[in-house]
Amino acid sequence: MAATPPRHLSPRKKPRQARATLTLEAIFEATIQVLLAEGLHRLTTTRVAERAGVSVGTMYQYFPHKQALLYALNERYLDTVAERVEKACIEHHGASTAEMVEALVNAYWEAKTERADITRALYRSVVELDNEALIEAFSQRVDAATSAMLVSASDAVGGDRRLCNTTLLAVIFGTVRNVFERNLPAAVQADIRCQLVRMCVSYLAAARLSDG
Amino acid sequence: MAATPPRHLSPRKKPRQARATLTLEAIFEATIQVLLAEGLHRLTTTRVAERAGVSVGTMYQYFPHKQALLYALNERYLDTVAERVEKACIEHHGASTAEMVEALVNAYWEAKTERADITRALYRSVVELDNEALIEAFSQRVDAATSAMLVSASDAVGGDRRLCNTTLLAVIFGTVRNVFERNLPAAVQADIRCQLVRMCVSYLAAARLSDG
DNA sequence: ACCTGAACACCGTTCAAGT
DNA sequence: ACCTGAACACCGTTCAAGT
Repeated sequence: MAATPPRHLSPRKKPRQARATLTLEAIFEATIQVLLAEGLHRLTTTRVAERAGVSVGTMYQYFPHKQALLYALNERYLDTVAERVEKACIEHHGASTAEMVEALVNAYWEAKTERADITRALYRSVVELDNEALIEAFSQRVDAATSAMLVSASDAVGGDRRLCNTTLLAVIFGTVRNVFERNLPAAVQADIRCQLVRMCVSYLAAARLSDG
Repeated sequence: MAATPPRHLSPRKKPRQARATLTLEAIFEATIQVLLAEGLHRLTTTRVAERAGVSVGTMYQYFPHKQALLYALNERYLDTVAERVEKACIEHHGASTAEMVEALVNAYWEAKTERADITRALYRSVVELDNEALIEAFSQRVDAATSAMLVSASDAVGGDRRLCNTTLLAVIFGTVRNVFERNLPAAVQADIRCQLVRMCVSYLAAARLSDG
């Protein structure tokens, strides 16, 4: 469950009738389409409304301002990413740390890659306001999932477990973003992904050794 | 030396008289001030011009549009970061890979931390347009510096050197950004920084072993 | 309960006129 | 060579009026 967003970013009201739900869905879909087709600086409330087949006024019934729309869009997106990571984590309870790390990197990377265009567009869309709250909620949710997985490892993690886990996530999230932002060729992306797994694995192995 | 930016992002003209140089400097300074004091969405051409003590028209003599201004600002900033990293690299030629990695992480991290407020503001300011070109130029410049350093290591790097170097940089750049974006408490930042060094060191050690 | 769209304040950008 | 600022097109947001 995602944390409730800060008040000034939360939707104005929830749809109570079926047509309203459809409207909201159309607005989200339109936002993605405009974002992909025209880019962030051409993402206009009017354009979104037009593409969604509603009037601007309607949009403002659901979102107090444009940023809240982008915020909600990112929230939904991160929700699906978090879900997939959580699933992968649960599936690997009791495995070796090496298997876990590989599963984690793969789940996160693939969730991002599946719709690479959307991923890139959204990375850029969170520009202003408390995207910090959004990212923090996501980070903590994933942190919980990976922590639970790692304590169940057949080969225990040494050292400070919390710190180790936080570091792993910061490195993985950061590296993936860097690779996406630079839009590196697919072959290089695959190489780096593979190296990232090796890096995390050797980090965990080293932590184990230095612990004894 | 930084690569020339794409034409649509490059300044319109260079200052030829002393007062023009001052004007340009005032515009840059004003941009940073407005960015820090008011945030990106209140960064207005009029506001910048006003703070710089010039008219809007003047700004448009030097920059074809607002994004070009932000682009130039980021370019200058990355320039100083790259310089500091290059310096650190040169100073550690011939050292051990462990020392090199530590020096690299420290140099980059400290360059970013010194003016953490500016760093965060600029991370958010590069929203649209070809920031890709900017980041690529920076990445390649640093890549050259670290490559040269690593081949001089007293303990050689094993495996694919190019890939290893690229991975190292993607991980370091990405992790630092993640930590800044989340604005984690200083203590946690320091911890992660330390772990990041350990992680890179164990990665290089593992690469060396698997090579034999 | 939900939707509309004209109206308003503001922002990016231009250009004729100035020194 | 450099600077000015009124003018224009467009965008975010509101609100009285509609179903």
